[in-house]
Amino acid sequence: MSIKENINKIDENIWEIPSSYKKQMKVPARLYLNEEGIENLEEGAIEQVTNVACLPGIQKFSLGLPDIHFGYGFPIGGVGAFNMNNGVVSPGGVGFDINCGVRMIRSNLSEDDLKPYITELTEKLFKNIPSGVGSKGKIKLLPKEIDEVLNKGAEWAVNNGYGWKEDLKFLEENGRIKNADSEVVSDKAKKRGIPQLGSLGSGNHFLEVQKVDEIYNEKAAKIFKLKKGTITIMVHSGSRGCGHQVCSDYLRKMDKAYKKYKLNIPDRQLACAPLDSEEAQDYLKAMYAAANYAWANRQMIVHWVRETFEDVLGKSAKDMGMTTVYDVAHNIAKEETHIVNKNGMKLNLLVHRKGATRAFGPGRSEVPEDYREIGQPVLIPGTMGTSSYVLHGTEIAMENTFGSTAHGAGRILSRSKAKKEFSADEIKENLLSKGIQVKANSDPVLAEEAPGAYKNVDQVVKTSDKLGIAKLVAKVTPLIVTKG
DNA sequence: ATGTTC
Repeated sequence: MSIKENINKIDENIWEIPSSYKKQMKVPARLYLNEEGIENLEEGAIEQVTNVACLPGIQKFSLGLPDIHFGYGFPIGGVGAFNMNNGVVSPGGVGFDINCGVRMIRSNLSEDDLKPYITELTEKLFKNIPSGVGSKGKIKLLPKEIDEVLNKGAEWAVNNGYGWKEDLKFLEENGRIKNADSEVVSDKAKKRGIPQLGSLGSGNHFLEVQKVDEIYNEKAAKIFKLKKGTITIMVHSGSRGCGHQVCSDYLRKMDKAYKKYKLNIPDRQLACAPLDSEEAQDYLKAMYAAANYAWANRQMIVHWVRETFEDVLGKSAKDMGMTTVYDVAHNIAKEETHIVNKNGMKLNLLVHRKGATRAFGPGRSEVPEDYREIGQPVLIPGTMGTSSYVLHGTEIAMENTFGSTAHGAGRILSRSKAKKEFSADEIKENLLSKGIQVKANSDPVLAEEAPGAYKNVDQVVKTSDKLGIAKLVAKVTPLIVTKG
Protein backbone atom coordinates (compact mmCIF):
# COMPACT_ATOMS: atom_id res chain seq x y z
CA MET A 1 0.00 0.00 0.00
CA SER A 2 1.29 3.44 -0.87
CA ILE A 3 2.08 5.71 2.05
CA LYS A 4 -0.09 8.34 0.44
CA GLU A 5 -3.20 6.28 1.01
CA ASN A 6 -2.85 7.22 4.66
CA ILE A 7 -3.24 10.91 3.88
CA ASN A 8 -6.75 12.15 4.55
CA LYS A 9 -8.11 15.38 3.18
CA ILE A 10 -9.37 17.54 6.05
CA ASP A 11 -10.15 20.69 4.13
CA GLU A 12 -9.00 22.64 1.08
CA ASN A 13 -5.17 22.42 1.22
CA ILE A 14 -5.17 20.69 4.64
CA TRP A 15 -4.27 17.00 4.99
CA GLU A 16 -3.83 14.69 7.93
CA ILE A 17 -1.96 11.48 8.59
CA PRO A 18 -3.63 9.92 11.64
CA SER A 19 -1.59 8.85 14.65
CA SER A 20 -2.67 5.27 13.92
CA TYR A 21 -0.26 5.34 10.94
CA LYS A 22 2.68 4.54 13.21
CA LYS A 23 2.53 2.89 16.58
CA GLN A 24 4.77 5.49 18.21
CA MET A 25 2.93 8.55 16.91
CA LYS A 26 1.67 10.72 19.78
CA VAL A 27 -0.21 13.18 17.60
CA PRO A 28 -1.36 13.22 13.96
CA ALA A 29 0.73 14.87 11.25
CA ARG A 30 -0.83 17.77 9.37
CA LEU A 31 0.21 18.91 5.94
CA TYR A 32 -0.61 22.38 4.64
CA LEU A 33 -0.24 21.78 0.93
CA ASN A 34 -2.14 22.19 -2.30
CA GLU A 35 -3.15 19.15 -4.42
CA GLU A 36 -0.05 19.44 -6.55
CA GLY A 37 2.11 19.57 -3.44
CA ILE A 38 0.55 16.34 -2.16
CA GLU A 39 1.05 14.65 -5.53
CA ASN A 40 4.72 15.59 -5.64
CA LEU A 41 5.43 14.98 -1.96
CA GLU A 42 8.41 12.69 -1.41
CA GLU A 43 7.72 9.61 0.67
CA GLY A 44 10.83 10.41 2.71
CA ALA A 45 9.33 13.71 3.83
CA ILE A 46 6.10 11.94 4.82
CA GLU A 47 8.11 9.49 6.92
CA GLN A 48 9.93 12.40 8.54
CA VAL A 49 6.88 14.45 9.45
CA THR A 50 5.30 11.33 10.99
CA ASN A 51 8.57 10.49 12.79
CA VAL A 52 8.51 13.92 14.45
CA ALA A 53 4.98 13.09 15.66
CA CYS A 54 6.58 10.27 17.72
CA LEU A 55 8.81 12.52 19.84
CA PRO A 56 8.04 12.93 23.56
CA GLY A 57 5.90 15.90 24.57
CA ILE A 58 4.83 16.93 21.06
CA GLN A 59 1.65 19.03 21.03
CA LYS A 60 -1.33 18.96 18.67
CA PHE A 61 0.30 18.08 15.34
CA SER A 62 3.60 17.53 13.63
CA LEU A 63 3.32 20.09 10.84
CA GLY A 64 4.39 20.20 7.21
CA LEU A 65 4.13 23.59 5.48
CA PRO A 66 3.64 24.37 1.75
CA ASP A 67 7.37 24.04 1.02
CA ILE A 68 7.95 20.76 2.93
CA HIS A 69 10.78 18.55 1.67
CA PHE A 70 13.20 15.91 2.91
CA GLY A 71 15.81 17.07 5.44
CA TYR A 72 18.04 15.79 8.24
CA GLY A 73 15.70 14.08 10.72
CA PHE A 74 12.95 16.70 10.61
CA PRO A 75 11.60 17.71 7.22
CA ILE A 76 12.48 21.17 5.95
CA GLY A 77 9.31 23.23 6.03
CA GLY A 78 8.38 21.54 9.30
CA VAL A 79 7.20 22.67 12.73
CA GLY A 80 7.18 20.70 15.97
CA ALA A 81 6.02 22.22 19.26
CA PHE A 82 6.89 20.53 22.55
CA ASN A 83 5.60 20.94 26.07
CA MET A 84 8.26 22.65 28.23
CA ASN A 85 7.48 20.19 31.04
CA ASN A 86 7.83 16.83 29.32
CA GLY A 87 9.07 17.68 25.83
CA VAL A 88 12.40 17.54 24.06
CA VAL A 89 14.70 19.65 21.95
CA SER A 90 16.33 18.19 18.85
CA PRO A 91 19.13 19.85 16.83
CA GLY A 92 17.68 18.17 13.73
CA GLY A 93 14.54 20.25 14.29
CA VAL A 94 16.52 23.46 13.88
CA GLY A 95 18.93 22.44 11.14
CA PHE A 96 22.59 22.94 10.43
CA ASP A 97 22.34 26.59 9.50
CA ILE A 98 21.09 27.90 12.83
CA ASN A 99 19.14 31.14 12.33
CA CYS A 100 19.36 31.07 8.62
CA GLY A 101 17.08 33.99 7.90
CA VAL A 102 16.07 36.96 5.84
CA ARG A 103 16.40 40.68 6.36
CA MET A 104 14.67 43.31 4.29
CA ILE A 105 15.58 46.97 3.95
CA ARG A 106 13.34 49.52 2.25
CA SER A 107 14.30 52.76 0.48
CA ASN A 108 12.74 55.79 -1.15
CA LEU A 109 14.66 55.14 -4.39
CA SER A 110 13.04 54.17 -7.69
CA GLU A 111 14.34 51.89 -10.41
CA ASP A 112 15.14 55.01 -12.47
CA ASP A 113 17.27 56.38 -9.64
CA LEU A 114 19.40 53.24 -9.82
CA LYS A 115 19.58 52.83 -13.59
CA PRO A 116 22.69 54.95 -14.25
CA TYR A 117 24.56 53.13 -11.49
CA ILE A 118 23.41 49.56 -11.91
CA THR A 119 26.69 48.06 -13.16
CA GLU A 120 28.82 49.91 -10.64
CA LEU A 121 26.42 49.03 -7.84
CA THR A 122 26.49 45.34 -8.80
CA GLU A 123 30.30 45.25 -8.88
CA LYS A 124 30.70 47.12 -5.61
CA LEU A 125 28.06 45.16 -3.71
CA PHE A 126 29.74 41.97 -4.86
CA LYS A 127 33.11 43.29 -3.75
CA ASN A 128 32.00 44.78 -0.43
CA ILE A 129 29.87 41.88 0.80
CA PRO A 130 32.08 38.79 0.94
CA SER A 131 30.42 35.62 -0.33
CA GLY A 132 31.25 32.07 -1.27
CA VAL A 133 32.10 28.81 0.47
CA GLY A 134 34.50 29.46 3.33
CA SER A 135 34.33 33.19 2.62
CA LYS A 136 35.85 35.47 5.20
CA GLY A 137 34.47 38.72 6.49
CA LYS A 138 36.59 41.82 5.99
CA ILE A 139 37.00 42.65 9.65
CA LYS A 140 39.55 41.23 12.00
CA LEU A 141 37.60 40.06 15.00
CA LEU A 142 39.72 39.61 18.09
CA PRO A 143 39.39 36.10 19.55
CA LYS A 144 37.87 37.50 22.76
CA GLU A 145 35.26 39.47 20.77
CA ILE A 146 33.57 36.35 19.41
CA ASP A 147 32.03 35.70 22.85
CA GLU A 148 30.42 39.10 22.79
CA VAL A 149 29.08 38.51 19.27
CA LEU A 150 27.61 35.18 20.39
CA ASN A 151 26.04 36.66 23.51
CA LYS A 152 24.84 40.00 22.15
CA GLY A 153 24.11 39.42 18.46
CA ALA A 154 23.06 42.41 16.37
CA GLU A 155 23.38 44.60 19.45
CA TRP A 156 27.12 43.92 19.39
CA ALA A 157 27.21 44.89 15.73
CA VAL A 158 25.37 48.17 16.31
CA ASN A 159 27.56 48.98 19.34
CA ASN A 160 30.58 48.49 17.11
CA GLY A 161 29.43 50.82 14.36
CA TYR A 162 27.54 48.46 12.07
CA GLY A 163 24.18 49.98 11.32
CA TRP A 164 21.69 51.90 13.40
CA LYS A 165 20.24 51.41 16.84
CA GLU A 166 16.71 51.69 15.44
CA ASP A 167 17.39 48.62 13.25
CA LEU A 168 17.18 46.49 16.38
CA LYS A 169 13.51 47.36 16.88
CA PHE A 170 12.68 45.52 13.66
CA LEU A 171 14.58 42.26 14.13
CA GLU A 172 13.04 39.09 15.53
CA GLU A 173 14.17 38.99 19.20
CA ASN A 174 15.65 42.44 18.52
CA GLY A 175 18.62 40.57 17.11
CA ARG A 176 19.65 39.31 20.53
CA ILE A 177 17.95 36.23 21.87
CA LYS A 178 18.12 35.82 25.63
CA ASN A 179 19.67 32.77 27.28
CA ALA A 180 22.47 32.58 24.72
CA ASP A 181 25.72 31.55 26.37
CA SER A 182 29.03 31.42 24.51
CA GLU A 183 30.46 29.29 27.34
CA VAL A 184 28.83 26.21 25.87
CA VAL A 185 29.94 26.95 22.29
CA SER A 186 33.01 24.88 21.38
CA ASP A 187 36.36 26.50 20.60
CA LYS A 188 36.12 24.90 17.20
CA ALA A 189 32.81 26.65 16.44
CA LYS A 190 34.27 29.96 17.63
CA LYS A 191 37.37 29.41 15.55
CA ARG A 192 35.26 28.85 12.45
CA GLY A 193 33.08 31.84 13.30
CA ILE A 194 35.80 34.42 13.88
CA PRO A 195 37.00 34.91 10.27
CA GLN A 196 33.56 34.43 8.70
CA LEU A 197 31.63 37.11 10.55
CA GLY A 198 30.24 39.56 8.00
CA SER A 199 30.01 37.19 5.05
CA LEU A 200 27.08 35.92 3.03
CA GLY A 201 28.02 32.27 2.53
CA SER A 202 27.08 30.07 -0.39
CA GLY A 203 24.24 27.93 -1.72
CA ASN A 204 20.88 29.66 -1.80
CA HIS A 205 22.13 32.57 0.31
CA PHE A 206 21.98 35.82 -1.56
CA LEU A 207 21.96 39.56 -1.52
CA GLU A 208 19.37 41.16 -3.77
CA VAL A 209 18.47 44.66 -4.81
CA GLN A 210 14.79 44.47 -5.69
CA LYS A 211 11.84 46.61 -6.59
CA VAL A 212 8.37 46.41 -5.12
CA ASP A 213 6.44 45.02 -8.08
CA GLU A 214 3.00 44.43 -6.70
CA ILE A 215 0.98 45.33 -3.64
CA TYR A 216 -1.73 42.89 -2.57
CA ASN A 217 -2.82 44.62 0.61
CA GLU A 218 -2.61 48.43 0.68
CA LYS A 219 -3.25 48.74 4.41
CA ALA A 220 -0.56 46.23 5.39
CA ALA A 221 1.89 47.68 2.86
CA LYS A 222 1.35 51.10 4.37
CA ILE A 223 2.01 49.75 7.86
CA PHE A 224 5.20 48.03 6.62
CA LYS A 225 6.07 51.24 4.69
CA LEU A 226 6.35 49.46 1.34
CA LYS A 227 5.46 51.43 -1.79
CA LYS A 228 5.04 50.08 -5.30
CA GLY A 229 7.99 50.90 -7.54
CA THR A 230 10.45 51.56 -4.71
CA ILE A 231 13.74 49.74 -4.23
CA THR A 232 14.20 47.19 -1.45
CA ILE A 233 17.21 45.12 -0.41
CA MET A 234 17.04 41.55 0.82
CA VAL A 235 19.75 39.59 2.62
CA HIS A 236 19.39 35.81 2.96
CA SER A 237 22.17 34.40 5.15
CA GLY A 238 22.83 32.51 8.35
CA SER A 239 25.38 31.60 11.00
CA ARG A 240 28.01 30.26 8.57
CA GLY A 241 30.49 27.64 9.74
CA CYS A 242 29.88 28.69 13.35
CA GLY A 243 26.27 27.51 13.48
CA HIS A 244 27.12 24.45 11.43
CA GLN A 245 29.74 23.46 13.98
CA VAL A 246 27.37 24.07 16.92
CA CYS A 247 24.84 21.77 15.26
CA SER A 248 27.46 19.07 14.59
CA ASP A 249 28.84 19.30 18.13
CA TYR A 250 25.43 18.92 19.75
CA LEU A 251 24.18 16.23 17.39
CA ARG A 252 27.01 14.11 18.74
CA LYS A 253 26.04 14.94 22.35
CA MET A 254 22.35 14.29 21.66
CA ASP A 255 23.18 10.94 20.12
CA LYS A 256 24.44 9.92 23.55
CA ALA A 257 21.70 11.76 25.44
CA TYR A 258 18.69 10.07 23.87
CA LYS A 259 20.15 6.70 24.83
CA LYS A 260 21.03 7.90 28.33
CA TYR A 261 17.46 9.12 28.91
CA LYS A 262 16.06 6.02 27.17
CA LEU A 263 14.04 7.97 24.64
CA ASN A 264 12.35 5.82 22.08
CA ILE A 265 12.86 7.63 18.76
CA PRO A 266 12.10 6.28 15.26
CA ASP A 267 15.17 7.80 13.57
CA ARG A 268 18.63 8.41 15.00
CA GLN A 269 18.71 11.75 13.16
CA LEU A 270 16.00 12.90 15.59
CA ALA A 271 18.46 12.60 18.48
CA CYS A 272 17.13 14.78 21.27
CA ALA A 273 17.10 15.30 25.03
CA PRO A 274 14.39 16.11 27.62
CA LEU A 275 14.09 19.88 27.99
CA ASP A 276 14.97 19.77 31.68
CA SER A 277 18.24 17.90 31.04
CA GLU A 278 21.67 19.51 31.05
CA GLU A 279 22.25 18.37 27.46
CA ALA A 280 19.09 20.14 26.26
CA GLN A 281 19.81 23.30 28.22
CA ASP A 282 23.36 23.49 26.90
CA TYR A 283 22.22 22.96 23.32
CA LEU A 284 19.62 25.72 23.67
CA LYS A 285 22.24 28.14 25.02
CA ALA A 286 24.68 27.25 22.23
CA MET A 287 22.00 27.33 19.52
CA TYR A 288 20.90 30.78 20.73
CA ALA A 289 24.52 31.95 20.65
CA ALA A 290 24.77 30.81 17.02
CA ALA A 291 21.46 32.57 16.33
CA ASN A 292 22.94 35.77 17.72
CA TYR A 293 25.96 35.31 15.46
CA ALA A 294 23.61 35.18 12.46
CA TRP A 295 21.82 38.36 13.53
CA ALA A 296 25.18 40.12 13.94
CA ASN A 297 26.19 38.79 10.53
CA ARG A 298 23.12 40.14 8.73
CA GLN A 299 23.48 43.43 10.62
CA MET A 300 27.03 43.88 9.32
CA ILE A 301 26.09 42.93 5.79
CA VAL A 302 23.31 45.53 5.81
CA HIS A 303 25.76 48.14 7.08
CA TRP A 304 28.06 47.47 4.11
CA VAL A 305 25.10 47.53 1.73
CA ARG A 306 24.21 51.01 3.00
CA GLU A 307 27.83 52.14 2.70
CA THR A 308 27.98 50.84 -0.86
CA PHE A 309 24.78 52.67 -1.84
CA GLU A 310 26.18 55.85 -0.25
CA ASP A 311 29.43 55.47 -2.18
CA VAL A 312 27.77 54.81 -5.54
CA LEU A 313 24.79 57.18 -5.35
CA GLY A 314 26.52 59.94 -3.36
CA LYS A 315 23.66 60.30 -0.88
CA SER A 316 23.38 59.30 2.75
CA ALA A 317 21.61 56.05 3.63
CA LYS A 318 19.27 58.06 5.88
CA ASP A 319 18.34 60.34 2.97
CA MET A 320 17.72 57.29 0.82
CA GLY A 321 15.38 56.00 3.54
CA MET A 322 17.27 52.72 3.90
CA THR A 323 15.50 51.57 7.05
CA THR A 324 14.83 48.02 8.21
CA VAL A 325 11.50 46.41 7.34
CA TYR A 326 12.16 43.26 9.36
CA ASP A 327 14.46 40.31 9.96
CA VAL A 328 13.12 36.75 10.35
CA ALA A 329 14.78 33.53 11.47
CA HIS A 330 13.62 30.43 9.59
CA ASN A 331 15.82 27.82 11.34
CA ILE A 332 15.37 28.11 15.11
CA ALA A 333 13.57 26.71 18.16
CA LYS A 334 12.02 29.17 20.61
CA GLU A 335 10.01 29.17 23.79
CA GLU A 336 6.58 30.64 23.09
CA THR A 337 3.12 30.73 24.62
CA HIS A 338 0.35 29.14 22.58
CA ILE A 339 -3.21 28.02 23.13
CA VAL A 340 -3.20 24.27 22.56
CA ASN A 341 -6.47 22.93 23.92
CA LYS A 342 -10.06 23.90 23.33
CA ASN A 343 -10.27 25.20 26.90
CA GLY A 344 -8.14 28.16 25.78
CA MET A 345 -5.43 27.61 28.36
CA LYS A 346 -2.04 28.99 27.41
CA LEU A 347 0.94 26.66 27.42
CA ASN A 348 4.65 27.32 27.25
CA LEU A 349 6.07 25.40 24.32
CA LEU A 350 9.40 24.97 22.61
CA VAL A 351 8.52 25.55 18.95
CA HIS A 352 11.01 24.11 16.46
CA ARG A 353 10.81 25.87 13.10
CA LYS A 354 13.01 24.26 10.49
CA GLY A 355 12.70 25.96 7.15
CA ALA A 356 9.64 27.65 8.58
CA THR A 357 8.95 31.32 9.21
CA ARG A 358 7.26 32.67 12.31
CA ALA A 359 4.00 34.32 11.25
CA PHE A 360 2.67 35.84 14.47
CA GLY A 361 -0.63 37.60 14.09
CA PRO A 362 -2.00 40.89 15.43
CA GLY A 363 -1.58 41.78 19.07
CA ARG A 364 1.34 39.50 19.96
CA SER A 365 3.89 41.28 22.11
CA GLU A 366 6.72 39.72 20.08
CA VAL A 367 5.67 41.76 17.03
CA PRO A 368 7.17 45.29 16.85
CA GLU A 369 4.69 47.91 18.05
CA ASP A 370 4.62 49.61 14.65
CA TYR A 371 3.29 46.40 13.07
CA ARG A 372 1.25 44.94 15.92
CA GLU A 373 -2.07 46.02 14.44
CA ILE A 374 -1.60 43.79 11.35
CA GLY A 375 0.82 41.07 12.49
CA GLN A 376 4.51 40.57 11.83
CA PRO A 377 6.12 40.84 8.40
CA VAL A 378 6.82 37.38 6.97
CA LEU A 379 9.72 37.50 4.52
CA ILE A 380 9.80 34.64 2.00
CA PRO A 381 12.76 34.65 -0.36
CA GLY A 382 12.47 33.22 -3.85
CA THR A 383 15.09 31.47 -5.90
CA MET A 384 17.72 33.42 -7.76
CA GLY A 385 16.09 35.56 -10.41
CA THR A 386 12.52 34.97 -9.26
CA SER A 387 10.22 36.96 -7.03
CA SER A 388 10.34 37.17 -3.27
CA TYR A 389 7.38 38.00 -1.06
CA VAL A 390 6.31 39.91 2.00
CA LEU A 391 3.32 38.53 3.86
CA HIS A 392 1.86 39.28 7.27
CA GLY A 393 1.22 36.92 10.16
CA THR A 394 -2.35 36.00 11.11
CA GLU A 395 -4.65 34.77 13.84
CA ILE A 396 -5.29 31.66 11.68
CA ALA A 397 -1.56 30.83 11.90
CA MET A 398 -1.72 31.24 15.70
CA GLU A 399 -4.60 28.77 15.87
CA ASN A 400 -3.34 26.20 13.38
CA THR A 401 0.43 26.29 12.85
CA PHE A 402 1.82 27.65 16.13
CA GLY A 403 2.15 30.97 14.28
CA SER A 404 4.20 29.65 11.35
CA THR A 405 4.29 29.46 7.59
CA ALA A 406 6.65 28.39 4.78
CA HIS A 407 10.15 29.81 4.32
CA GLY A 408 10.83 29.65 0.59
CA ALA A 409 10.71 27.72 -2.62
CA GLY A 410 12.03 24.35 -1.49
CA ARG A 411 14.48 22.36 -3.59
CA ILE A 412 13.12 19.75 -6.06
CA LEU A 413 16.39 18.81 -7.82
CA SER A 414 19.46 17.78 -5.84
CA ARG A 415 22.55 19.93 -6.24
CA SER A 416 24.24 17.28 -8.36
CA LYS A 417 21.19 16.85 -10.61
CA ALA A 418 20.89 20.63 -11.00
CA LYS A 419 24.53 20.86 -12.03
CA LYS A 420 23.93 18.30 -14.78
CA GLU A 421 20.74 19.96 -15.92
CA PHE A 422 21.77 23.63 -16.06
CA SER A 423 24.76 25.68 -17.15
CA ALA A 424 25.89 28.92 -15.53
CA ASP A 425 26.14 30.71 -18.88
CA GLU A 426 22.58 29.97 -19.89
CA ILE A 427 21.33 31.06 -16.45
CA LYS A 428 23.26 34.33 -16.58
CA GLU A 429 21.98 35.02 -20.09
CA ASN A 430 18.45 34.23 -19.07
CA LEU A 431 18.61 36.58 -16.08
CA LEU A 432 20.24 39.37 -18.10
CA SER A 433 17.47 39.10 -20.70
CA LYS A 434 15.04 39.82 -17.85
CA GLY A 435 17.11 42.84 -16.83
CA ILE A 436 18.62 41.15 -13.77
CA GLN A 437 22.29 41.65 -13.00
CA VAL A 438 23.87 38.58 -11.42
CA LYS A 439 27.31 38.17 -9.95
CA ALA A 440 28.53 34.99 -8.25
CA ASN A 441 31.82 33.53 -7.14
CA SER A 442 31.35 30.19 -8.74
CA ASP A 443 29.65 28.87 -11.87
CA PRO A 444 28.72 25.52 -10.29
CA VAL A 445 26.86 27.39 -7.53
CA LEU A 446 24.85 29.25 -10.16
CA ALA A 447 23.89 25.95 -11.77
CA GLU A 448 23.02 24.39 -8.41
CA GLU A 449 20.82 27.35 -7.60
CA ALA A 450 19.08 27.49 -10.99
CA PRO A 451 15.44 28.54 -10.61
CA GLY A 452 14.48 25.23 -12.26
CA ALA A 453 16.01 23.32 -9.34
CA TYR A 454 13.37 24.73 -7.00
CA LYS A 455 9.66 24.50 -6.42
CA ASN A 456 7.82 27.56 -7.64
CA VAL A 457 7.81 30.05 -4.76
CA ASP A 458 4.69 31.72 -6.18
CA GLN A 459 2.73 28.52 -5.52
CA VAL A 460 4.14 28.26 -2.01
CA VAL A 461 3.05 31.75 -0.99
CA LYS A 462 -0.26 31.42 -2.82
CA THR A 463 -1.05 28.29 -0.78
CA SER A 464 -0.06 30.08 2.42
CA ASP A 465 -2.29 33.01 1.48
CA LYS A 466 -5.26 30.78 0.59
CA LEU A 467 -4.91 28.91 3.86
CA GLY A 468 -4.58 32.22 5.68
CA ILE A 469 -1.49 31.11 7.66
CA ALA A 470 0.19 34.29 6.35
CA LYS A 471 -1.43 36.72 3.95
CA LEU A 472 0.20 38.35 0.93
CA VAL A 473 1.29 41.96 1.24
CA ALA A 474 3.79 42.59 -1.57
CA LYS A 475 5.84 40.97 -4.30
CA VAL A 476 9.39 42.13 -4.96
CA THR A 477 11.45 41.26 -8.05
CA PRO A 478 15.24 41.33 -8.33
CA LEU A 479 17.33 43.88 -10.21
CA ILE A 480 20.70 42.78 -8.83
CA VAL A 481 21.65 39.39 -7.37
CA THR A 482 24.98 38.59 -5.73
CA LYS A 483 25.78 35.20 -4.27
CA GLY A 484 28.41 32.69 -3.32
C1' DA B 1 23.42 24.88 4.67
C1' DT B 2 28.81 23.25 5.35
C1' DG B 3 36.78 24.22 5.55
C1' DT B 4 30.56 20.15 0.22
C1' DT B 5 33.94 12.73 3.30
C1' DC B 6 37.23 14.14 10.89
